Amino acid sequence: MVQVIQVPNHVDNFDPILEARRIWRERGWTEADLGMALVTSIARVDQINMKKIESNLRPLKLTFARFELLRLLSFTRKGSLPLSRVGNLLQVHPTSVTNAVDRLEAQHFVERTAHATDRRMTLVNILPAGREIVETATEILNREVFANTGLDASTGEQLLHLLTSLRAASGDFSH
Amino acid sequence: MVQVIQVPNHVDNFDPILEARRIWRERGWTEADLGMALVTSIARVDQINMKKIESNLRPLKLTFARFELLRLLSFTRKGSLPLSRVGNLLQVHPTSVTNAVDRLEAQHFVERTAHATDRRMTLVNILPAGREIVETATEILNREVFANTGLDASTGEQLLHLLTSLRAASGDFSH
DNA sequence: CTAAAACTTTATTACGTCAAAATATAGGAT
DNA sequence: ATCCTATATTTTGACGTAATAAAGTTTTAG
Repeated sequence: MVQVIQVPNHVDNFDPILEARRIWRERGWTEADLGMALVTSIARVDQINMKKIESNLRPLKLTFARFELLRLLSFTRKGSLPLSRVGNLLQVHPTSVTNAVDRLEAQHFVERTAHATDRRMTLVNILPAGREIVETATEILNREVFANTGLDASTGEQLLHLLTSLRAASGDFSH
Repeated sequence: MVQVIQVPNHVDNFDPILEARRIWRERGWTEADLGMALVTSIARVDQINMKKIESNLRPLKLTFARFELLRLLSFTRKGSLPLSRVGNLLQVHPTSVTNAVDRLEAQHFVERTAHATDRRMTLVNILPAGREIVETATEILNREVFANTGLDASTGEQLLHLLTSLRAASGDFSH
């Protein structure tokens, strides 16, 4: 009996990033070859992570962007925030917030309400159905994605530390 | 004299990722808090990297996706590849390749040509203007982005090693 | 009171994915 | 060899996300 092994198309016989780095070196770009490999590796890992997350969220009719917004709201005392504050905290463009809130409102997971004193602002307020779905989604992501990183705990902590250094170096947060 | 310090809106008084991890722990999600922080950090670093890259590429009227395609073609012997092979090597969806090739063709950086023997395939072939722009773009990215990672070389190598482990654990390449 | 700033929205553009369709090739059975 | 079915490849259309530019409303500061 012959064993048939299914190999996904995207799996190739070598590491494309290592290969690219070899070419960079070959051309004498030795100031940049490591940085190129780092940036490319991070992009690729992110792509893999996001694909896993989105596929787990799809049955709930949520995307990661909308999940993050619901998660953020569920952590606030009042369950509501000004749109501008959402954009700040999630590091996304104001128009993206408007867009996400539009969709979540259509799903009846949130509603827009007026700010008590500043009429320039609009608040987004999480609704019971939103709280319910975000709890379910978090359980699923914790179990199916976040609990299985492929690294042991101490290696993971080491990686987290390096990534935090990188973000600090880019001024991602005050330190 | 009072010194005025301009603080970008997105910079907050703490690290939002660390804060999120604290909340995760508070809720007893101790299997997942590290993974959540890792996935989120990677996403954020990628976002920072891509923003830098795209802003450097914008004056050339290139996006990173199109730059990568040109770069790949410029490294091949004949300067051409089947679309399907491009998708494989760059790990992107076939429709994304079609889309990118459409735009690059409109810019006269590449052209589509027929495969000699297999008429199902379409080749994408880099044109002289494409070779020229990709050389310029590579110089700029090497200098402005890849040469300044914010980490010293040995720390960078360490980070690269961890990222490669992560990709390996996800079956990103055969090893 | 007026000008500047803050906040949100609309319209446009770009990019990526999925689902499905269209075309071409390959392999096995007759 | 021919036919039939499965596979491979590319494209089209629909949708979600995100960014930019511009406009509208409200507040703040001088």
